[in-house]
Amino acid sequence: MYAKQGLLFDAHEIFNELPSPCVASWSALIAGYVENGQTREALNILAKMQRHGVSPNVVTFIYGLKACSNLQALDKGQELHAEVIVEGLEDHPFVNSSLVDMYARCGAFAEAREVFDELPHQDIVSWTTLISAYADNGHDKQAIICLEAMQKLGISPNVITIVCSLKACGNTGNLSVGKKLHMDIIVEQLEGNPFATNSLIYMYTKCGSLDEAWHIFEEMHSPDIISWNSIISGFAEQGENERALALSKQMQEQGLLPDNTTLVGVLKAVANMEAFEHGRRLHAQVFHSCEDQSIDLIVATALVDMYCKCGSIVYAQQVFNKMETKDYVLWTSLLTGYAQQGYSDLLFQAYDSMKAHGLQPTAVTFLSLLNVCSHAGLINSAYSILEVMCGYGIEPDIKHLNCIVDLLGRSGQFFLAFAVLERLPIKPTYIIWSTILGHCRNHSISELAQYVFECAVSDEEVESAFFVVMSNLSSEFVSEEYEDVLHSCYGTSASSSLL
DNA sequence: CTAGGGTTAG
Repeated sequence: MYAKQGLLFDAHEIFNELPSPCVASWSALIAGYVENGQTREALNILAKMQRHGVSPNVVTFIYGLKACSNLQALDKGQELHAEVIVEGLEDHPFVNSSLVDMYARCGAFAEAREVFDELPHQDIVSWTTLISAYADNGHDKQAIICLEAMQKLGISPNVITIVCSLKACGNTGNLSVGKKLHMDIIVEQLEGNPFATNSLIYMYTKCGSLDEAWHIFEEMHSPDIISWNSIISGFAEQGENERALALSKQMQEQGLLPDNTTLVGVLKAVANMEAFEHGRRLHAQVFHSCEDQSIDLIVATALVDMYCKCGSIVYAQQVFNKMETKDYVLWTSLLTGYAQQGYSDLLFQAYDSMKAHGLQPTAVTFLSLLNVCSHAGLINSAYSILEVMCGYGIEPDIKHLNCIVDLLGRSGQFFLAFAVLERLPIKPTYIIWSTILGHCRNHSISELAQYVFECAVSDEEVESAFFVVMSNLSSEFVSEEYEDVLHSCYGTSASSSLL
C-alpha cells in the first residue's frame, strides 16, 4: 500500500522489519519502485531477493521486465527470460506479453517477434504490445501490418489496440486504415473515450485531414489538455499557424494552463510564420516561468529551431549554449539552422564540435551537411560527406540523394547525376525526377525533360499532387502532344486514387 | 499483475 502511494521510504521500512520476507513482499516492494520510476533500484532489490534464495514469481517477472524495458537493459532482460523458463512460467500470458514488450522496447525486434511467434496463445494484449512497440519506434508500417494480420485471425482491436494503431496511421499518413479504425470506434461506442478521441485527432491532423480533426475536437464535451495540444500542434504542423495560435489563446481563456507541449506547438506556428517578435515574447515567458531558469530540453530545441527559422542565429546560439545537457536533437536543430541560413563554415565547425562532445552524427545531420553543400555548390565536399556517412553505416535515403542530384543538376551535370542515380542502391522516385526536371527547365533542355518525365510517370508511388507540380514545371517548354500525356496521366491518377 | 492519448531536428 505504501509503495504504491509513492511512500517508498515507509514501504521499505516496513519491509525491513519483516523477519523473512516472502516473494510477495519482495515483489510488492519491486513493483512500488518500478511504478515510481525508480527502476534501477527495483532491479537492485530484485538481485538482492535472489541472493536471499527467494525464487521470483509472476509479479516479480512482470515488474522486473518492465524495469528492464524502462532502462533498455537488454542483458538483464535476457537473464530474466532465462529464469522465466527455469521457473516454468513460459506459458503465462502476462509474463509473455511482458517479454515481448521488454525485447521490443530494448530495440530487439527480432527477439520480440520470436517470442511472440512461439506464444501458445497470441492474445489481444500480446498483439497490441507488438503494435505499440512498432509504432513507438518508427516501424509504423510494420505496426499496421500486424494490425491487419491480427484482424485476419478474427481478433477485433480493443480501444488500446486502436489507440496504438491510430498513432501508426498518423505517422505514415495512412488515412484509409485510420478511417477504418474510426469506424471501429463508432461501432464499439468508444467516442466518449478520451484516449480514442485524442488519438483520432492526432491521426487526422497528421494525415492532413484538418476538417475531420476539427470536427471531432468540436464535438468533445470537455477537451483536456492533451486534446488541445493535439489540435494545436496538428494545426501548426500543417501550416495553419494563425489557427494554432488562436486555439492556444482560446484554451487559456477556458482556464487551462499551457504546458511545455502547448508551448512547443505554438513555437512551431511562430517559426513557420517567422514571427520573431512573437517568438521573443514566448521565450521571455518561458524564461520567467522556470524557477531555476533551466529550460526543458524539448522546449529549448523548439526555441533554437524558431530562432533559426526567423533568421536570428545569435539568439539560437544563446539558447543552445545555455543548455547544460545537449542531446543530438538539440545539436541537429542548430546544425540544420546553419544549413537553412547557408552558414556553411559555422555548420562544419559545429559538426566537428558535436563529434568532439561525443555525439554521433545521424542521417539528419548528414542531410544538413549535404543541404549546405548544395546551397553553396560544393560538389566535392558533398561527395566526401556521402562517403563519411556510409562510413558511419548510414545508408543514404531519398533526401540525401536528392541533395546530390540537385547539386549536379544545378551545375548542368546531368550525365553525372544519372551516373549517381545508377550507382546508389535506392530507386529514384518522382521527388528526384521533379528536382531534375526543374533543372532541365533552368538549362532549357527539353529532350532530357521529356525523358525524365517518362521516368517519373512510371513510378508507381507517384501521387496526383505530383502532376500538378509537374504541370507547372513543364508547361514552359513541353510540346502540346506532351501536354496531352500529362493530362491523361493526371486523369488516370486522380481516378485511381478514388478507388 | 502484461498493451494505450499530446511535444523537438528533416
